[in-house]
Amino acid sequence: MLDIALIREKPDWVKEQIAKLYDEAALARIDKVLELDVERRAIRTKTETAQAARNSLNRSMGKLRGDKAMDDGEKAARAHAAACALQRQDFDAARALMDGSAPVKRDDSLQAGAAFDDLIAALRQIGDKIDDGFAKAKEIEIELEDNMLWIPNLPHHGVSVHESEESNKAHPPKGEFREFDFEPKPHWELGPALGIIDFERGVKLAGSRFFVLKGWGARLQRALISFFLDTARTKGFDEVYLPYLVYGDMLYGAAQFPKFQDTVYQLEGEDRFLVPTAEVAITNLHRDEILEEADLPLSYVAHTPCFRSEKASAGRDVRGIKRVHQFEKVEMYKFTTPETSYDELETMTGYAEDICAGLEIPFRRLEIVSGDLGFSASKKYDIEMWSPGCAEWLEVSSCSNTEAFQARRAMVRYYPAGSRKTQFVHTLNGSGLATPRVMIAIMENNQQADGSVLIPQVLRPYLGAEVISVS
RNA sequence: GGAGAGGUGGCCGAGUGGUUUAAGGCGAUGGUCUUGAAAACCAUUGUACGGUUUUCCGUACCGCAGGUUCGAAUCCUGUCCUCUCCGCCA
Repeated sequence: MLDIALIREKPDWVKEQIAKLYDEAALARIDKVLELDVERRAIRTKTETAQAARNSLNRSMGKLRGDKAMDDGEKAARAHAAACALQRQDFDAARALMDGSAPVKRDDSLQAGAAFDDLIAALRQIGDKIDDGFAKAKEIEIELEDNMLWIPNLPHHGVSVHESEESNKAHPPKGEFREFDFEPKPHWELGPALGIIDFERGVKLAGSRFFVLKGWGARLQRALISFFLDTARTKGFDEVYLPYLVYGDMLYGAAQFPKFQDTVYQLEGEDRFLVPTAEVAITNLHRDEILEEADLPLSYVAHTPCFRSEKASAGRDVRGIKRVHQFEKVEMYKFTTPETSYDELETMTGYAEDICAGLEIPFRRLEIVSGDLGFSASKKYDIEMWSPGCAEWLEVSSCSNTEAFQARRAMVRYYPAGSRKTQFVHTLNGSGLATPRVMIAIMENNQQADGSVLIPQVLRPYLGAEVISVS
């Protein structure tokens, strides 16, 4: 979520930034937000002033009722006079009459009960008005909040401005492209032939876009996960094991909701969802907490399955395991100060590249342009591995700095050193890495003419094999 | 899954409808005293929003959401979580 104060103070600048995203709907929401914000503050100020008057009158009422030193005749007189003052909207006079600080003329013809009934009726009228005010304010605030939740993050000034992913800037590839003396096969042929991927049985169990890994396939995935986790751990990330189900609020906190509501699986009749990425859980680890600057940066790494319904991608990448409903991913995540977050983004992206290099698969880094940043990133790099069988670059990692966009939603703050004024942390996420596409790249890059697959050196200790061949 | 008991500030804990501050303690920070420290004493103490501007003032927050009431930490309903016991279970 953006800072409402920023939108209020620099509306034109914010709109310029949003314009870089080529998101017309978001632009319109900024105007709506500005309008609602003015309305909201006007009604709040007015209603809160009235509430202050009522609170004070009610305290005086308590005092009048409970004053044991005052006899009933005087109480009746004061109640009556205060009710009259309230009819004239003279709150100060009413308060003074009730709390005993103003003189009152006794009138013994008054019934205490009736006088108090009048006073209560007068107070109720004030209360009704306040209730209306708060109800209206709440209505406006809900609408304001809804608009804020749909506004994407602003791009970092260093991000180049283009509309679509075709303009993403690719850095020169690293690693060696292999020259094949035969036609390289796609993984959806290699996997079943080796007996390590079983598409049919995956579909039988759970439907399309589900698959089964068997034997060396299952073990290869497990080896990759261990390798990824160990690599991140040596870079200083704390390994965490997380729930694979989270509350809806966590998805709002990580800025998945409301925009991507239909990409996640929900448990029937429950406010619980299967995580689409570990990022959702880690973002909320320190939800509603105020950290100390000395604790930052906090670096976490977690392996979780990721569940994605992929409704929006129906018909795309239907062959193989490139786009599936359930896959394994190791996620790196950092909570940092605003001053260091962009340096940390470079370092973290470097770690993702190190993993690719370690696996000896050709890869490249993409600098993502403004129009392709997605909803919550201020700046983003993708890492792609080359897959000769499908003849395409496969996205195996995505590293983003969301600045305070997620932190503001999840309320993750810190005290800067020597200060007691809270600030939002910056949060960064980066895959390191996701398994299915890495397995694709390994199979397709390392396939031999006889259909066997050589295992990268770094994985051999994890897998306990140098080659996977037809058994 | 069933029954019961609970949820109050950074922590412990009092508070069962009002009589202007959520008592008290611990911790933390600052100060006095001291050669220094400890002890003692004094003071301060959260978050958000709004109005002011360098100081205040107001509103909200006692798990969360509703409700009753002139007035709710306190009463009612729902919900989440924790603990105890029972059942089931890797």
